[in-house]
Amino acid sequence: MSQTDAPEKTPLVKEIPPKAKDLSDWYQAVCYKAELVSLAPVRGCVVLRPYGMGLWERLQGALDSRFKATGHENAYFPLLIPESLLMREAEHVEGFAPEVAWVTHGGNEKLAERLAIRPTSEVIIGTMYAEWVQSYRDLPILINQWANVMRWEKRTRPFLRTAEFLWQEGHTAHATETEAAAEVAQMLEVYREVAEDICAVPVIKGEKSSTERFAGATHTFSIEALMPDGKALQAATSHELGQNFAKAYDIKFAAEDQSIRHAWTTSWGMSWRMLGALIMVHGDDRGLRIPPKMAPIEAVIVPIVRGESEDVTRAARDLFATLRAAGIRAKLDERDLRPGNKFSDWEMRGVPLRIELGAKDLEAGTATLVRRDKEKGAEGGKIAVPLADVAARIPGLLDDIQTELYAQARAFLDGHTLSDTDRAEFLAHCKNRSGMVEIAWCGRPACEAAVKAETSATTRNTRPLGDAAGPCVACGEPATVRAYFAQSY
RNA sequence: CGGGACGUAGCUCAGCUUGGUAGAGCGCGCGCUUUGGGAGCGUGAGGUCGCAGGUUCAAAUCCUGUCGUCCCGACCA
Repeated sequence: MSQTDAPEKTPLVKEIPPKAKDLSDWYQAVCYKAELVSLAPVRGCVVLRPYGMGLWERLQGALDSRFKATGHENAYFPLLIPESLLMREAEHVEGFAPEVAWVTHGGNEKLAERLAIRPTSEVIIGTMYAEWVQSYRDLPILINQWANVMRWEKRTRPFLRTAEFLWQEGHTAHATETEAAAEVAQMLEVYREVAEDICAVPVIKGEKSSTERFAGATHTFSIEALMPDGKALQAATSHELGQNFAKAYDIKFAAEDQSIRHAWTTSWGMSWRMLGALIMVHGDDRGLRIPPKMAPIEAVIVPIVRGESEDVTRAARDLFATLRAAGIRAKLDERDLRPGNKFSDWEMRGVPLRIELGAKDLEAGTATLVRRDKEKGAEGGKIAVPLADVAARIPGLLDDIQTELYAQARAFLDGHTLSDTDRAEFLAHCKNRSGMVEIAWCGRPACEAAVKAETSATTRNTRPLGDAAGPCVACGEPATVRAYFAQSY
């Protein structure tokens, strides 16, 4: 387009517009062209296609194994919630009412009572817990459910905010507040670990301000990731519900001292929104870059077949079998396409490692391994590896790629986490979407509202003040916490 | 929900101002030549112009409504 600058390079993947030009355009192109999702003929809903499902399954696996390891079990509760049940916890109702979808008819008959399609399941699960809990001996209850939920959102985007979405929701009940608080902290740490160690998305862990708190919770904690446009994305939450829900839904138990007490409950969730974070954080102008631990396909073999040569095909199939036997999530691409098409296709899909195998390689007894995290032509981007060593080399390379992607994302977050001491600078950063702006803060809703009105930024979460007492950078009142401000998705 | 834009082939879009037989590129099928970064030539298929009304002899084009998508805000545990 530009006539004065150096001629633009032909993009390696032509379906994807430049990421830096318009993140939203880029994001949607990646989601659709890489066949993660399709828009469905239902407002605000997407179809999760096989490759997108593959990503979700990786995330599920990472979370589920950790839930099990921390003593949780899976269960499943109904999709529909009777209206009268939903109404019992006042704050909860008020928080969710505007986005609840309702079932009003069964067949042709109007229902006596409307049924809510669950926007979250505290209500129905709490009701069941009330039935199941009699004694302190019945506690704790540590249950997770994998489910879909529905929230009638005004504006939707694939993964980040859809009317129906997939998530997991953990719901636990405990005899004491201390135990509940420990549970909430434990699960928040599980989320941090999965975000950072599996998705390679660095996050900021902290407590939500009172205005950002879950409807009906006493404390809400979150992990917050930073997107390339400087907006924050809440990637998971973990809530202390105090005894609010236990009181509303009558979860009572006889304690050891024979007193009747209300349980302390928690809930915590991560959704497919995490995939949206992963896509935005790691993707580039060629499309997705999937961290190996999340990749449905870790390595794709592209045989470069010329004419009638059977040797390459046979060698590629042998290598494929070897990789599979070694436990590598490998794919052999024998489609009748030219190599260049396959290269860009798999790059767009973010497969971490490409293995090129052609006549030249066979002659040399090697395969050519190409890292997706490297730019084309970059040092170490292409590696010739003796055929017999390929399977053994891959795990190390995948580790390197995982580490590299995390390091790049970490550098971005660190480079865009700003600590400001000056009010004017603080407000400017908030307004300009410079990243996470970390300040001493008074914690008052009025102060947060004022900052929001002026800059569109709010607190994403907060951490303890430490020894550094002093004034709130935003308003000058005494600070009570350190807060991360940013505009958010 | 307020402001704006858009909806035409699988994809990206032109055509609409000034109504008159539906277009391009890419993709797709077939044939041949090709194949280490998105091939070439030939040939073929593919669209009730989002949907519903209205105006008109005639509507992709003008009008109204509606649904959907995107952008900016508001909202969003």
